[in-house]
Amino acid sequence: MSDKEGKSNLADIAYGLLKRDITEGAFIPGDKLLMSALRERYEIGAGPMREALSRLVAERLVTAESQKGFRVAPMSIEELKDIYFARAQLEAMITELAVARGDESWEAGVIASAHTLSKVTEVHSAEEMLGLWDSRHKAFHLAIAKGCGSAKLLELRLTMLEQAERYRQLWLRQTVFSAAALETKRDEHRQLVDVLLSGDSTKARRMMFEHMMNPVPIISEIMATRGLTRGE
Amino acid sequence: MSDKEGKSNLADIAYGLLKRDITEGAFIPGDKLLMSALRERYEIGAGPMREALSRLVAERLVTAESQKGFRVAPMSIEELKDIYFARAQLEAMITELAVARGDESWEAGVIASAHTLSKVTEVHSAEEMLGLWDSRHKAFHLAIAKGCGSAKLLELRLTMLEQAERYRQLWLRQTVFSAAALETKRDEHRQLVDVLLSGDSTKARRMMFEHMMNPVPIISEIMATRGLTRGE
DNA sequence: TTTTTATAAAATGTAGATATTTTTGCAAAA
DNA sequence: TTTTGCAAAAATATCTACATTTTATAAAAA
Repeated sequence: MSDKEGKSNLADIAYGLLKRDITEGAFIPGDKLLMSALRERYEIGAGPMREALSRLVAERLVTAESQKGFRVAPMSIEELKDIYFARAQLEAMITELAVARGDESWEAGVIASAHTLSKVTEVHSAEEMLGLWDSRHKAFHLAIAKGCGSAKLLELRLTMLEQAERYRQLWLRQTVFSAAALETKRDEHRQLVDVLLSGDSTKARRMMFEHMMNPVPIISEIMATRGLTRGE
Repeated sequence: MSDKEGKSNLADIAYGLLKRDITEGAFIPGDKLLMSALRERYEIGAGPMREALSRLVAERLVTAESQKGFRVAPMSIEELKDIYFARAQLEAMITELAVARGDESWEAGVIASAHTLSKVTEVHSAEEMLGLWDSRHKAFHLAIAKGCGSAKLLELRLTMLEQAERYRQLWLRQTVFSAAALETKRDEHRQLVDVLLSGDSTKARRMMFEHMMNPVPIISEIMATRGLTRGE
Protein backbone atom coordinates (compact mmCIF):
# COMPACT_ATOMS: atom_id res chain seq x y z
CA MET A 1 0.00 0.00 0.00
CA SER A 2 3.03 2.25 0.17
CA ASP A 3 5.05 1.81 -2.97
CA LYS A 4 4.01 3.94 -5.90
CA GLU A 5 5.90 2.32 -8.72
CA GLY A 6 5.52 -1.44 -8.81
CA LYS A 7 8.28 -2.44 -11.18
CA SER A 8 6.90 -5.33 -13.10
CA ASN A 9 7.24 -5.45 -16.84
CA LEU A 10 10.08 -7.20 -18.61
CA ALA A 11 11.59 -4.03 -20.03
CA ASP A 12 12.09 -2.69 -16.50
CA ILE A 13 13.68 -5.90 -15.35
CA ALA A 14 16.00 -6.08 -18.35
CA TYR A 15 16.92 -2.43 -17.79
CA GLY A 16 17.90 -3.06 -14.20
CA LEU A 17 19.91 -6.20 -14.91
CA LEU A 18 21.79 -4.77 -17.86
CA LYS A 19 22.55 -1.55 -16.03
CA ARG A 20 24.00 -3.49 -13.14
CA ASP A 21 26.08 -5.65 -15.47
CA ILE A 22 27.49 -2.59 -17.20
CA THR A 23 28.31 -0.54 -14.12
CA GLU A 24 29.83 -3.53 -12.38
CA GLY A 25 31.99 -4.34 -15.35
CA ALA A 26 30.47 -7.57 -16.68
CA PHE A 27 30.53 -5.80 -20.04
CA ILE A 28 33.60 -3.83 -21.07
CA PRO A 29 33.35 -0.34 -22.62
CA GLY A 30 33.13 -0.67 -26.37
CA ASP A 31 31.67 -4.18 -26.21
CA LYS A 32 29.03 -4.92 -28.78
CA LEU A 33 25.70 -5.75 -27.16
CA LEU A 34 24.35 -8.47 -29.39
CA MET A 35 20.60 -8.81 -29.38
CA SER A 36 20.80 -12.58 -29.48
CA ALA A 37 23.32 -12.71 -26.63
CA LEU A 38 21.29 -10.38 -24.43
CA ARG A 39 18.07 -12.23 -25.13
CA GLU A 40 19.66 -15.48 -24.09
CA ARG A 41 21.41 -14.01 -21.06
CA TYR A 42 18.30 -12.42 -19.60
CA GLU A 43 15.75 -14.81 -21.12
CA ILE A 44 13.76 -11.95 -22.58
CA GLY A 45 12.31 -11.09 -25.99
CA ALA A 46 13.74 -8.58 -28.40
CA GLY A 47 11.05 -5.96 -27.83
CA PRO A 48 11.56 -5.37 -24.11
CA MET A 49 15.31 -5.69 -24.59
CA ARG A 50 15.28 -2.90 -27.15
CA GLU A 51 13.29 -0.76 -24.77
CA ALA A 52 15.80 -1.29 -21.97
CA LEU A 53 18.70 -0.51 -24.28
CA SER A 54 17.20 2.71 -25.54
CA ARG A 55 16.72 3.89 -21.99
CA LEU A 56 20.37 3.25 -21.23
CA VAL A 57 21.24 5.22 -24.34
CA ALA A 58 19.40 8.18 -22.85
CA GLU A 59 21.54 7.76 -19.74
CA ARG A 60 24.74 7.72 -21.85
CA LEU A 61 25.71 4.29 -20.58
CA VAL A 62 25.11 2.72 -23.99
CA THR A 63 25.56 4.07 -27.50
CA ALA A 64 23.36 3.24 -30.47
CA GLU A 65 23.92 3.45 -34.18
CA SER A 66 20.96 2.91 -36.42
CA GLN A 67 20.92 -0.50 -38.12
CA LYS A 68 24.22 -1.35 -36.45
CA GLY A 69 23.09 -2.10 -32.96
CA PHE A 70 24.20 -1.13 -29.49
CA ARG A 71 27.53 -0.89 -27.67
CA VAL A 72 28.66 -0.22 -24.14
CA ALA A 73 29.59 3.48 -24.08
CA PRO A 74 33.36 4.02 -24.18
CA MET A 75 35.29 5.39 -21.22
CA SER A 76 38.06 7.93 -21.48
CA ILE A 77 40.16 10.07 -19.16
CA GLU A 78 38.78 13.09 -20.95
CA GLU A 79 35.22 12.07 -20.12
CA LEU A 80 36.21 11.20 -16.58
CA LYS A 81 37.48 14.73 -16.04
CA ASP A 82 34.43 16.35 -17.58
CA ILE A 83 31.96 14.24 -15.63
CA TYR A 84 33.73 14.81 -12.33
CA PHE A 85 34.11 18.52 -12.94
CA ALA A 86 30.43 18.99 -13.82
CA ARG A 87 29.42 16.80 -10.91
CA ALA A 88 31.62 18.68 -8.46
CA GLN A 89 30.26 22.02 -9.62
CA LEU A 90 26.71 20.79 -9.26
CA GLU A 91 27.24 19.19 -5.87
CA ALA A 92 29.03 22.29 -4.62
CA MET A 93 26.15 24.49 -5.71
CA ILE A 94 23.63 22.18 -4.07
CA THR A 95 25.69 22.17 -0.90
CA GLU A 96 25.77 25.96 -0.75
CA LEU A 97 22.00 26.01 -1.07
CA ALA A 98 21.60 23.30 1.54
CA VAL A 99 23.64 25.20 4.10
CA ALA A 100 21.68 28.37 3.40
CA ARG A 101 18.27 26.70 3.46
CA GLY A 102 18.65 23.57 5.58
CA ASP A 103 16.63 23.33 8.79
CA GLU A 104 17.15 21.37 12.01
CA SER A 105 15.87 18.08 10.65
CA TRP A 106 18.38 18.43 7.81
CA GLU A 107 21.20 18.95 10.29
CA ALA A 108 20.05 15.93 12.22
CA GLY A 109 20.03 13.82 9.06
CA VAL A 110 23.55 14.90 8.15
CA ILE A 111 24.91 14.12 11.61
CA ALA A 112 23.15 10.77 11.77
CA SER A 113 24.37 9.57 8.38
CA ALA A 114 27.90 10.80 9.11
CA HIS A 115 27.92 8.78 12.28
CA THR A 116 26.55 5.68 10.57
CA LEU A 117 29.25 5.97 7.91
CA SER A 118 32.04 6.28 10.47
CA LYS A 119 31.01 2.97 12.07
CA VAL A 120 31.73 0.76 9.07
CA THR A 121 35.24 -0.16 10.23
CA GLU A 122 34.07 -3.27 12.12
CA VAL A 123 34.58 -6.84 11.03
CA HIS A 124 33.24 -7.72 7.62
CA SER A 125 34.29 -9.72 4.62
CA ALA A 126 36.07 -7.59 2.03
CA GLU A 127 33.22 -7.47 -0.48
CA GLU A 128 30.62 -6.98 2.21
CA MET A 129 32.56 -4.08 3.68
CA LEU A 130 32.92 -2.48 0.26
CA GLY A 131 29.21 -2.59 -0.40
CA LEU A 132 28.34 -1.31 3.04
CA TRP A 133 30.78 1.59 2.99
CA ASP A 134 29.65 2.56 -0.51
CA SER A 135 25.97 2.64 0.32
CA ARG A 136 26.50 4.57 3.53
CA HIS A 137 28.83 6.99 1.82
CA LYS A 138 26.18 7.64 -0.78
CA ALA A 139 23.56 8.07 1.93
CA PHE A 140 25.77 10.61 3.68
CA HIS A 141 26.16 12.75 0.60
CA LEU A 142 22.48 12.44 -0.22
CA ALA A 143 21.58 13.60 3.27
CA ILE A 144 23.61 16.73 2.66
CA ALA A 145 22.17 17.37 -0.79
CA LYS A 146 18.57 16.97 0.34
CA GLY A 147 18.82 20.27 2.17
CA CYS A 148 18.78 22.19 -1.11
CA GLY A 149 15.04 21.70 -1.23
CA SER A 150 14.76 21.28 -4.99
CA ALA A 151 13.55 17.96 -6.38
CA LYS A 152 14.82 18.84 -9.84
CA LEU A 153 18.32 19.63 -8.62
CA LEU A 154 18.37 16.30 -6.82
CA GLU A 155 17.29 14.64 -10.05
CA LEU A 156 20.13 16.28 -11.94
CA ARG A 157 22.50 15.20 -9.21
CA LEU A 158 21.34 11.62 -9.62
CA THR A 159 21.88 11.57 -13.36
CA MET A 160 25.44 12.75 -12.82
CA LEU A 161 26.01 10.15 -10.14
CA GLU A 162 24.85 7.45 -12.51
CA GLN A 163 27.10 8.67 -15.29
CA ALA A 164 30.03 8.69 -12.91
CA GLU A 165 29.28 5.25 -11.54
CA ARG A 166 31.64 3.24 -13.73
CA TYR A 167 34.53 5.56 -12.95
CA ARG A 168 33.61 5.70 -9.26
CA GLN A 169 33.74 1.92 -9.13
CA LEU A 170 37.44 2.11 -10.00
CA TRP A 171 38.15 4.54 -7.17
CA LEU A 172 36.08 2.67 -4.64
CA ARG A 173 38.26 -0.43 -4.26
CA GLN A 174 41.42 1.65 -4.21
CA THR A 175 39.98 3.67 -1.33
CA VAL A 176 38.06 1.21 0.79
CA PHE A 177 40.83 -1.36 0.82
CA SER A 178 43.44 1.13 2.00
CA ALA A 179 43.38 1.97 5.70
CA ALA A 180 45.25 5.21 5.03
CA ALA A 181 42.90 6.37 2.26
CA LEU A 182 39.90 5.50 4.38
CA GLU A 183 41.25 7.54 7.28
CA THR A 184 41.84 10.50 4.98
CA LYS A 185 38.26 10.29 3.80
CA ARG A 186 37.01 10.15 7.35
CA ASP A 187 38.92 13.35 8.08
CA GLU A 188 37.48 15.08 5.06
CA HIS A 189 33.98 14.10 6.07
CA ARG A 190 34.50 15.35 9.60
CA GLN A 191 35.69 18.69 8.29
CA LEU A 192 32.76 18.85 5.88
CA VAL A 193 30.25 18.29 8.64
CA ASP A 194 31.87 21.00 10.76
CA VAL A 195 31.64 23.58 7.99
CA LEU A 196 28.13 22.51 7.06
CA LEU A 197 26.90 23.10 10.59
CA SER A 198 28.85 26.34 10.95
CA GLY A 199 26.56 27.94 8.38
CA ASP A 200 29.36 29.31 6.17
CA SER A 201 27.80 28.39 2.82
CA THR A 202 30.58 29.83 0.69
CA LYS A 203 33.24 27.86 2.47
CA ALA A 204 31.07 24.74 2.37
CA ARG A 205 30.73 25.12 -1.35
CA ARG A 206 34.48 25.39 -1.89
CA MET A 207 35.20 22.46 0.37
CA MET A 208 32.63 20.22 -1.31
CA PHE A 209 34.08 21.04 -4.70
CA GLU A 210 37.55 20.01 -3.56
CA HIS A 211 36.21 16.86 -1.93
CA MET A 212 34.46 15.81 -5.13
CA MET A 213 37.50 16.43 -7.30
CA ASN A 214 39.93 14.44 -5.17
CA PRO A 215 39.31 11.07 -6.82
CA VAL A 216 40.14 12.34 -10.31
CA PRO A 217 43.93 11.88 -10.30
CA ILE A 218 43.57 8.48 -8.64
CA ILE A 219 41.14 7.23 -11.27
CA SER A 220 43.23 8.77 -14.06
CA GLU A 221 46.21 6.82 -12.80
CA ILE A 222 44.30 3.55 -12.70
CA MET A 223 42.91 4.07 -16.19
CA ALA A 224 46.29 5.02 -17.61
CA THR A 225 48.01 1.89 -16.28
CA ARG A 226 45.19 -0.40 -17.32
CA GLY A 227 44.90 1.15 -20.77
CA LEU A 228 41.47 2.72 -20.35
CA THR A 229 39.30 -0.34 -20.50
CA ARG A 230 39.97 -2.14 -17.24
CA GLY A 231 40.46 -5.73 -18.32
CA GLU A 232 40.32 -8.14 -15.38
CA MET B 1 30.77 13.30 -44.15
CA SER B 2 29.78 15.62 -41.34
CA ASP B 3 26.73 14.20 -39.55
CA LYS B 4 27.49 11.59 -36.94
CA GLU B 5 24.06 10.29 -36.07
CA GLY B 6 21.92 9.47 -39.08
CA LYS B 7 18.47 9.33 -37.54
CA SER B 8 16.62 6.65 -39.41
CA ASN B 9 14.74 4.03 -37.48
CA LEU B 10 11.05 4.31 -36.71
CA ALA B 11 11.50 4.61 -32.96
CA ASP B 12 13.57 7.75 -33.46
CA ILE B 13 11.00 9.23 -35.81
CA ALA B 14 8.11 8.45 -33.48
CA TYR B 15 10.09 9.95 -30.61
CA GLY B 16 10.63 13.20 -32.46
CA LEU B 17 7.05 13.54 -33.64
CA LEU B 18 5.47 12.72 -30.31
CA LYS B 19 7.82 15.03 -28.44
CA ARG B 20 6.91 17.88 -30.73
CA ASP B 21 3.22 17.17 -30.36
CA ILE B 22 3.50 17.20 -26.58
CA THR B 23 5.63 20.32 -26.19
CA GLU B 24 3.52 22.23 -28.71
CA GLY B 25 0.32 21.26 -26.95
CA ALA B 26 -1.34 18.84 -29.38
CA PHE B 27 -1.72 16.59 -26.35
CA ILE B 28 -2.87 18.06 -23.05
CA PRO B 29 -1.18 17.21 -19.72
CA GLY B 30 -2.89 14.19 -18.21
CA ASP B 31 -4.11 12.88 -21.58
CA LYS B 32 -3.98 9.15 -21.98
CA LEU B 33 -1.69 8.12 -24.81
CA LEU B 34 -3.52 5.17 -26.33
CA MET B 35 -1.34 2.75 -28.19
CA SER B 36 -3.93 2.30 -30.92
CA ALA B 37 -4.37 6.04 -31.36
CA LEU B 38 -0.64 6.70 -31.54
CA ARG B 39 -0.07 3.86 -33.96
CA GLU B 40 -2.69 5.24 -36.26
CA ARG B 41 -1.56 8.86 -35.91
CA TYR B 42 2.07 8.15 -36.74
CA GLU B 43 1.52 5.02 -38.85
CA ILE B 44 3.98 3.02 -36.79
CA GLY B 45 3.96 -0.36 -35.05
CA ALA B 46 3.58 -0.88 -31.34
CA GLY B 47 7.19 -1.86 -30.75
CA PRO B 48 8.88 1.33 -31.95
CA MET B 49 6.08 3.37 -30.38
CA ARG B 50 6.79 1.81 -26.99
CA GLU B 51 10.44 2.58 -27.39
CA ALA B 52 9.72 6.23 -28.14
CA LEU B 53 7.37 6.48 -25.18
CA SER B 54 9.82 4.99 -22.72
CA ARG B 55 12.42 7.52 -23.80
CA LEU B 56 10.01 10.35 -23.14
CA VAL B 57 9.37 8.84 -19.72
CA ALA B 58 13.08 9.18 -18.99
CA GLU B 59 12.78 12.84 -19.95
CA ARG B 60 9.78 13.31 -17.61
CA LEU B 61 7.53 14.41 -20.44
CA VAL B 62 5.45 11.25 -20.17
CA THR B 63 4.48 9.07 -17.23
CA ALA B 64 4.06 5.31 -17.31
CA GLU B 65 2.22 2.88 -15.12
CA SER B 66 2.82 -0.79 -15.67
CA GLN B 67 -0.04 -2.53 -17.47
CA LYS B 68 -1.99 0.68 -17.54
CA GLY B 69 -0.24 2.57 -20.26
CA PHE B 70 1.17 6.03 -20.77
CA ARG B 71 -0.02 9.57 -20.08
CA VAL B 72 1.23 13.04 -20.84
CA ALA B 73 3.03 14.17 -17.68
CA PRO B 74 0.94 16.61 -15.64
CA MET B 75 1.87 20.25 -15.25
CA SER B 76 1.62 22.21 -12.02
CA ILE B 77 2.63 25.58 -10.67
CA GLU B 78 4.70 23.76 -8.09
CA GLU B 79 6.67 21.96 -10.76
CA LEU B 80 6.98 25.15 -12.77
CA LYS B 81 8.68 26.86 -9.86
CA ASP B 82 11.00 23.96 -9.15
CA ILE B 83 12.07 23.57 -12.78
CA TYR B 84 12.70 27.27 -13.23
CA PHE B 85 14.58 27.56 -9.97
CA ALA B 86 16.84 24.60 -10.76
CA ARG B 87 17.34 25.84 -14.29
CA ALA B 88 18.17 29.37 -13.14
CA GLN B 89 20.69 28.07 -10.62
CA LEU B 90 22.34 25.90 -13.24
CA GLU B 91 22.40 28.58 -15.92
CA ALA B 92 23.78 31.11 -13.44
CA MET B 93 26.57 28.74 -12.46
CA ILE B 94 27.39 28.04 -16.11
CA THR B 95 27.43 31.77 -16.80
CA GLU B 96 29.87 32.43 -14.00
CA LEU B 97 32.18 29.77 -15.40
CA ALA B 98 31.81 31.13 -18.92
CA VAL B 99 32.80 34.64 -17.88
CA ALA B 100 35.81 33.28 -16.00
CA ARG B 101 36.92 30.91 -18.74
CA GLY B 102 35.59 32.31 -22.01
CA ASP B 103 38.09 33.42 -24.64
CA GLU B 104 37.87 35.91 -27.48
CA SER B 105 35.99 33.62 -29.82
CA TRP B 106 33.41 33.12 -27.09
CA GLU B 107 33.00 36.88 -26.72
CA ALA B 108 32.62 37.20 -30.46
CA GLY B 109 29.94 34.51 -30.48
CA VAL B 110 28.00 36.24 -27.73
CA ILE B 111 28.08 39.61 -29.44
CA ALA B 112 27.14 38.15 -32.80
CA SER B 113 24.14 36.20 -31.49
CA ALA B 114 22.98 39.17 -29.41
CA HIS B 115 23.02 41.31 -32.52
CA THR B 116 21.18 38.72 -34.58
CA LEU B 117 18.52 38.48 -31.89
CA SER B 118 18.02 42.23 -31.73
CA LYS B 119 17.26 42.35 -35.46
CA VAL B 120 14.10 40.24 -35.34
CA THR B 121 11.77 43.24 -35.17
CA GLU B 122 11.35 43.48 -38.94
CA VAL B 123 8.25 42.49 -40.88
CA HIS B 124 7.08 38.92 -40.36
CA SER B 125 3.83 37.06 -39.94
CA ALA B 126 2.96 36.54 -36.29
CA GLU B 127 3.79 32.83 -36.14
CA GLU B 128 6.90 33.28 -38.24
CA MET B 129 8.14 36.02 -35.95
CA LEU B 130 7.49 33.90 -32.88
CA GLY B 131 9.52 31.00 -34.23
CA LEU B 132 12.34 33.22 -35.34
CA TRP B 133 12.64 35.13 -32.08
CA ASP B 134 12.49 31.91 -30.08
CA SER B 135 15.24 30.19 -32.03
CA ARG B 136 17.50 33.23 -31.94
CA HIS B 137 16.85 33.75 -28.27
CA LYS B 138 17.86 30.17 -27.61
CA ALA B 139 20.94 30.60 -29.76
CA PHE B 140 21.92 33.69 -27.78
CA HIS B 141 21.74 31.90 -24.45
CA LEU B 142 23.54 28.88 -25.85
CA ALA B 143 26.34 31.10 -27.10
CA ILE B 144 26.79 32.37 -23.57
CA ALA B 145 26.66 28.93 -21.98
CA LYS B 146 29.16 27.41 -24.38
CA GLY B 147 31.91 29.40 -22.69
CA CYS B 148 31.77 27.16 -19.62
CA GLY B 149 33.79 24.60 -21.52
CA SER B 150 32.08 21.53 -20.08
CA ALA B 151 30.14 19.27 -22.41
CA LYS B 152 28.42 17.58 -19.48
CA LEU B 153 27.22 20.85 -17.99
CA LEU B 154 25.81 21.79 -21.38
CA GLU B 155 24.05 18.44 -21.49
CA LEU B 156 22.48 19.04 -18.10
CA ARG B 157 21.46 22.48 -19.26
CA LEU B 158 19.72 20.94 -22.26
CA THR B 159 17.74 18.45 -20.21
CA MET B 160 16.46 21.29 -18.05
CA LEU B 161 15.57 23.34 -21.11
CA GLU B 162 13.58 20.42 -22.47
CA GLN B 163 11.73 19.94 -19.22
CA ALA B 164 10.88 23.63 -19.13
CA GLU B 165 9.75 23.72 -22.74
CA ARG B 166 6.01 23.29 -22.15
CA TYR B 167 6.01 26.07 -19.58
CA ARG B 168 8.24 28.27 -21.69
CA GLN B 169 5.80 27.93 -24.55
CA LEU B 170 3.19 29.68 -22.41
CA TRP B 171 5.49 32.58 -21.67
CA LEU B 172 6.69 32.93 -25.23
CA ARG B 173 3.46 34.20 -26.82
CA GLN B 174 2.82 36.53 -23.94
CA THR B 175 6.26 38.07 -24.45
CA VAL B 176 6.82 38.09 -28.18
CA PHE B 177 3.39 39.54 -28.95
CA SER B 178 3.84 42.45 -26.56
CA ALA B 179 5.99 45.30 -27.80
CA ALA B 180 6.60 46.45 -24.23
CA ALA B 181 7.66 43.02 -22.96
CA LEU B 182 9.91 42.57 -25.96
CA GLU B 183 11.59 45.91 -25.30
CA THR B 184 12.15 44.95 -21.66
CA LYS B 185 13.80 41.73 -22.75
CA ARG B 186 16.02 43.59 -25.16
CA ASP B 187 17.15 45.81 -22.32
CA GLU B 188 17.90 42.85 -20.11
CA HIS B 189 19.94 41.22 -22.85
CA ARG B 190 21.91 44.40 -23.45
CA GLN B 191 22.73 44.62 -19.76
CA LEU B 192 23.69 40.95 -19.70
CA VAL B 193 26.11 41.34 -22.57
CA ASP B 194 27.69 44.36 -20.89
CA VAL B 195 28.32 42.47 -17.65
CA LEU B 196 29.49 39.36 -19.50
CA LEU B 197 32.15 41.33 -21.33
CA SER B 198 33.13 43.28 -18.22
CA GLY B 199 34.51 40.10 -16.72
CA ASP B 200 32.68 40.41 -13.40
CA SER B 201 31.67 36.77 -13.08
CA THR B 202 29.90 37.14 -9.73
CA LYS B 203 27.70 39.94 -10.98
CA ALA B 204 27.05 38.03 -14.21
CA ARG B 205 25.90 35.06 -12.20
CA ARG B 206 23.46 37.10 -10.13
CA MET B 207 22.10 38.86 -13.17
CA MET B 208 21.58 35.64 -15.12
CA PHE B 209 19.73 34.12 -12.19
CA GLU B 210 17.34 37.06 -12.06
CA HIS B 211 16.87 36.99 -15.81
CA MET B 212 15.95 33.31 -15.75
CA MET B 213 13.48 33.71 -12.92
CA ASN B 214 11.57 36.61 -14.45
CA PRO B 215 9.09 34.51 -16.42
CA VAL B 216 7.89 32.57 -13.37
CA PRO B 217 5.19 34.96 -12.11
CA ILE B 218 3.93 35.52 -15.66
CA ILE B 219 3.56 31.80 -16.32
CA SER B 220 2.02 31.24 -12.89
CA GLU B 221 -0.59 33.84 -13.71
CA ILE B 222 -1.43 32.23 -17.04
CA MET B 223 -1.70 28.77 -15.50
CA ALA B 224 -3.86 29.99 -12.64
CA THR B 225 -6.38 31.68 -14.93
CA ARG B 226 -6.50 28.78 -17.34
CA GLY B 227 -6.81 26.18 -14.63
CA LEU B 228 -3.41 24.51 -15.07
CA THR B 229 -4.04 22.60 -18.26
CA ARG B 230 -4.20 25.23 -20.97
CA GLY B 231 -7.22 24.20 -23.00
CA GLU B 232 -7.39 26.01 -26.32
C1' DT C 1 -27.27 1.26 -3.90
C1' DT C 2 -23.47 -2.37 -3.70
C1' DT C 3 -21.41 -6.41 -5.30
C1' DT C 4 -20.61 -9.85 -8.73
C1' DT C 5 -19.94 -11.50 -13.11
C1' DA C 6 -19.38 -11.17 -18.11
C1' DT C 7 -17.66 -8.58 -21.90
C1' DA C 8 -14.80 -5.46 -24.23
C1' DA C 9 -10.60 -2.82 -24.57
C1' DA C 10 -5.95 -2.18 -23.95
C1' DA C 11 -1.18 -3.16 -22.79
C1' DT C 12 2.51 -6.32 -23.13
C1' DG C 13 5.11 -10.06 -25.08
C1' DT C 14 6.55 -13.57 -28.73
C1' DA C 15 7.65 -15.25 -33.07
C1' DG C 16 8.53 -14.83 -37.58
C1' DA C 17 9.24 -11.87 -41.85
C1' DT C 18 12.07 -8.21 -43.95
C1' DA C 19 15.90 -5.18 -44.67
C1' DT C 20 20.51 -3.89 -43.67
C1' DT C 21 25.27 -4.63 -42.60
C1' DT C 22 29.22 -7.42 -42.16
C1' DT C 23 31.85 -11.30 -43.25
C1' DT C 24 33.58 -14.70 -46.28
C1' DG C 25 35.18 -16.83 -50.48
C1' DC C 26 36.96 -16.40 -54.87
C1' DA C 27 39.01 -14.52 -58.84
C1' DA C 28 41.78 -11.14 -61.18
C1' DA C 29 45.61 -7.98 -61.08
C1' DA C 30 50.09 -6.52 -59.29
C1' DT D 1 52.75 -14.86 -53.55
C1' DT D 2 50.23 -10.96 -52.11
C1' DT D 3 46.83 -7.67 -52.64
C1' DT D 4 42.51 -5.79 -54.29
C1' DG D 5 37.72 -5.91 -55.86
C1' DC D 6 33.46 -8.07 -56.06
C1' DA D 7 29.57 -11.09 -55.12
C1' DA D 8 27.27 -14.30 -52.40
C1' DA D 9 26.19 -15.82 -47.83
C1' DA D 10 25.75 -15.32 -43.07
C1' DA D 11 24.77 -12.60 -39.23
C1' DT D 12 22.32 -9.01 -37.31
C1' DA D 13 19.00 -5.38 -36.53
C1' DT D 14 14.45 -3.94 -37.15
C1' DC D 15 9.60 -4.18 -37.91
C1' DT D 16 4.84 -6.07 -38.19
C1' DA D 17 1.24 -9.19 -37.00
C1' DC D 18 -0.61 -12.13 -33.89
C1' DA D 19 -1.25 -14.24 -29.10
C1' DT D 20 -1.50 -13.61 -24.16
C1' DT D 21 -2.35 -11.27 -19.99
C1' DT D 22 -4.17 -7.56 -17.52
C1' DT D 23 -7.32 -3.76 -16.68
C1' DA D 24 -11.60 -1.14 -17.47
C1' DT D 25 -16.57 -1.10 -18.51
C1' DA D 26 -21.26 -2.53 -18.31
C1' DA D 27 -24.96 -5.46 -17.08
C1' DA D 28 -27.21 -8.40 -13.72
C1' DA D 29 -28.03 -10.03 -9.11
C1' DA D 30 -28.23 -9.25 -4.11
